[in-house]
Amino acid sequence: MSTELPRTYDPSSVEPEAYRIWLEEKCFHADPSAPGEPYTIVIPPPNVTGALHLGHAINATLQDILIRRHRMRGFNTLWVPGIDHAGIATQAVVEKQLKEKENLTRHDVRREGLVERIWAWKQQYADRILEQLKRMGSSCDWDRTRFTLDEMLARAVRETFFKLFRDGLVYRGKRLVNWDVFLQTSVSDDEIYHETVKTSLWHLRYPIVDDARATHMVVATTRPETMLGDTAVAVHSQDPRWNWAIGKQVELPLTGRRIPIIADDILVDPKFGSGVVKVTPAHDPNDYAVWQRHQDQPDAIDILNILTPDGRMNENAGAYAGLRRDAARKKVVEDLTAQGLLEKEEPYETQVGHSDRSKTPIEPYLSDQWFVKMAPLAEPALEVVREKLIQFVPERYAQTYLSWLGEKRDWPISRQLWWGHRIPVWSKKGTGHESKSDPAQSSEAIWWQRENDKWTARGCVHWMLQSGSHTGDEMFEFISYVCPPPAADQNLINELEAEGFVQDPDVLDTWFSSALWPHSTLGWPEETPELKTYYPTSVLVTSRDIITLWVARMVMMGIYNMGHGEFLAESTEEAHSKIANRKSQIKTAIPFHDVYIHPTILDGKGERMSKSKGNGVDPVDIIETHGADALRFTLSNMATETQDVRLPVKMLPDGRNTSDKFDLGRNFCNKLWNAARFALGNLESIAAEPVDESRWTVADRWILSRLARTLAEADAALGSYRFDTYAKACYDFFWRDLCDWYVEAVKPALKDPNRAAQTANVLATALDATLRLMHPVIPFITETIWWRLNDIRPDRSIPGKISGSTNKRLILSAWPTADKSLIDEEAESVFSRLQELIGAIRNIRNEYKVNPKKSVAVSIVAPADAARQIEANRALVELLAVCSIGEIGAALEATP
RNA sequence: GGGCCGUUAGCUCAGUUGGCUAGAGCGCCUCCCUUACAAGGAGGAGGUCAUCCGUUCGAGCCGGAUACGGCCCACCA
Repeated sequence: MSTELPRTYDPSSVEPEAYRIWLEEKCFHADPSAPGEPYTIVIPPPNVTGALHLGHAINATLQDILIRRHRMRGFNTLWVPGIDHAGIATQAVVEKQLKEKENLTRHDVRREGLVERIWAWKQQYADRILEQLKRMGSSCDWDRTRFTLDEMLARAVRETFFKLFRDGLVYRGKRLVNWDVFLQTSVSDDEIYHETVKTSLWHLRYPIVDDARATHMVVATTRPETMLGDTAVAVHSQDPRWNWAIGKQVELPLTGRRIPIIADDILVDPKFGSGVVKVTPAHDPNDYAVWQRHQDQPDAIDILNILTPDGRMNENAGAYAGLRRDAARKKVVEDLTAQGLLEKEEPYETQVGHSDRSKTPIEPYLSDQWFVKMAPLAEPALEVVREKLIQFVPERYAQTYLSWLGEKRDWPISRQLWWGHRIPVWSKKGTGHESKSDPAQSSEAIWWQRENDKWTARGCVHWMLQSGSHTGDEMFEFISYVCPPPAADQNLINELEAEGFVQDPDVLDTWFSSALWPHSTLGWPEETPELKTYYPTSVLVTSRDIITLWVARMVMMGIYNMGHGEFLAESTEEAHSKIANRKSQIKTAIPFHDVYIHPTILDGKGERMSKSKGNGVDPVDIIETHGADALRFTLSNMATETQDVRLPVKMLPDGRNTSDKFDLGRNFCNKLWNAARFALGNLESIAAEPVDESRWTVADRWILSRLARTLAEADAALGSYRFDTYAKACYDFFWRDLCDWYVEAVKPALKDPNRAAQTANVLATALDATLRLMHPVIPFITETIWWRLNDIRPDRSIPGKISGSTNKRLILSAWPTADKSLIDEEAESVFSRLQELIGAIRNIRNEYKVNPKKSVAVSIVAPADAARQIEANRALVELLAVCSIGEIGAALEATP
């Protein structure tokens, strides 16, 4: 056949060529000065920890569908690709590899050595990830590929940190953090999972000092070693068993320390256990809260850290110093038993927090960390979602966002890691007579000024550190913290360091830089043309597990940076009125208008595919067995509103994965390929002739009517992010209507010189519109067929009915639109009755197992109007039901 | 413990505001390699829509309860 298309669709012979041409002709490249309303998506940057899996594939596919469709609709379209350095996760992976391959720790290779190795890892996986995205057909603007550690983004980070510091929104606090003793870093609440552990509940006796009413109190604990850090025991103020003891003391066993008995009605539930709770502020979040509550009260208690950063007992643990946690626990229990102070030990099950990264139990640990004050940032971020300036799809996910952000918990941003944005703060110890601030309140004083258009800042926060007390007027030791302005030159830093200031060794939480992603990737803080044109972005496409970690923080930081800090609000009312008064301004500050949450891809066992679990399936495996279009079509078809998609996979002998699920898409593409072969072959041999609508048959009018409806349905589906509905509409129209019925119905006409040209016109139009319609989801195959269609039949429009510009490349051609006049109720009704009739005849034939090629004689009895329609389409029925119709009898009345 | 979601054919999932005989793909059965396509064509079997109660002329859909599964959040010394 002269169309040269092979019988079976072979994606591997088509995909690389199409992609090469798109790249070569810069079809993905965005120009800020180009006409058209902007349409922007920034990719959720995949972690550089490893290769992408099918969860990323669905994410990328859906974004590409949106981008390609808008590009075809004439929008000025930009899709920004990029990768996240994923601080803790990546460092953990590389450290693990270091340990396994070379038996070295990070301390052996030092900071520079480790960072160097991580960069090498990054290079390898970044390339792999970008290659995976390309293989999937992603039409990203690769000239604008970003990495969260790029200099461009580093500038945004420094700028943001400085502004937060200046505005008093970032502060240094001694806080109880989740400490990963293996990685020796703090871990956020979100990076912890809980595991049920079988342990014991130990009941300990604390002797009461100097009171005849009782000899001792009993406290229960699952972590007996923490008793070394107890600074109080608490009872409920209304508990008659113990409230008489409030204000007295107990003697803490093993240490001999005397600690107060205090009342705390929040911590203590008098109905639970003995009604007495040991208080270890430095090593338990609830106890820490007790310490805070009692800070400025007459019954203020101490706080005592007993751990070293690597998880051993420190000097405050006296005789136990140097022991690891488990050893200390054992010895404490032994010693208490020896002294008769262990009341009992009972088996107990409890949930223990583990670090997601190192899989080791976390310790609540008191350490110095940087925090971002959430309330003023969170209030406007909450308000824009309440006011639906940012719309979640499906809507229910707004609740996740609102309830999490509503807690306004301060955000710990420092990480004791080497991989990431170094915290831009220099510090120096000093002494003075005044207590400049109260560390518990973590207030700060920052001094900075502008000279000759340059920041010459000497920001400082004073901390007293003197021997546990901060009430007298002795000499205070404090630390000055300086955050140089982001535009500071090296001179200022040299100056600082000459004065003895030292840069903070920690790095920022990885989410700090990804929170800036929508504007930092466009060049902020520079007022670049990209930022002006493409911000705010149109939609964020992501999965639901990072609504809190990422989405909420992007909204906060977007509003803060792009709204120039003008929407900061201490209260809900303030946020509400600020936003109500400046609607148009807030609309330019928010990072996106829609947040579309797509389904989670699960493996065959129902577990979420994830890099850390290692159960991910490489999309390239699927591309190699089924083709990229098949992958995309299937994923789009699975993107339903119900959230989880289970995807059983099986392993091929060579270790790659595949799944029968993708047969759906592969078969679909093969069908399209063959339908195109058929259509193109006919179009090539039939001379073109102007469209004459008066010669359209019922079948012609029916297929165009179905086309018009399908286009409307696809528009509605994609407009509401129903990718499954879009895919199904494509499937049904193309396969069921066009191939099964129209093409079969029209075969004789294509061979009839009198009818061939008009039929070819309709066929060409239908193919043309189908390719446009399906291009966003199956771009490779549609583009390839398009080229041939252009060669064979350059003009295939039906003026006034089906419109849209035609480019040499489908990717740059117009999204199809159909005039309403194409919708033909009568043709649809007649045709569907014929379909029913044909179906009925086929059914009977099959029941009698008649050979499909053998024609049968049929006589029909039908109501008069139906009989007339059948008579008028006798040839069609005979063709499709393989029969010859003898008599068509008109029934006296319509049968129901 | 709080919140959200789910439970529809053997499997994976649709089912829009309650309304003809509840759908699709895969799998299964029968016939067919008909010059676009066997990765295909034609036909078929298969579902008391998790359970119970209620609202309604009418419920897969609305309300309540229960069971099971999943996710998120908070975790009681």
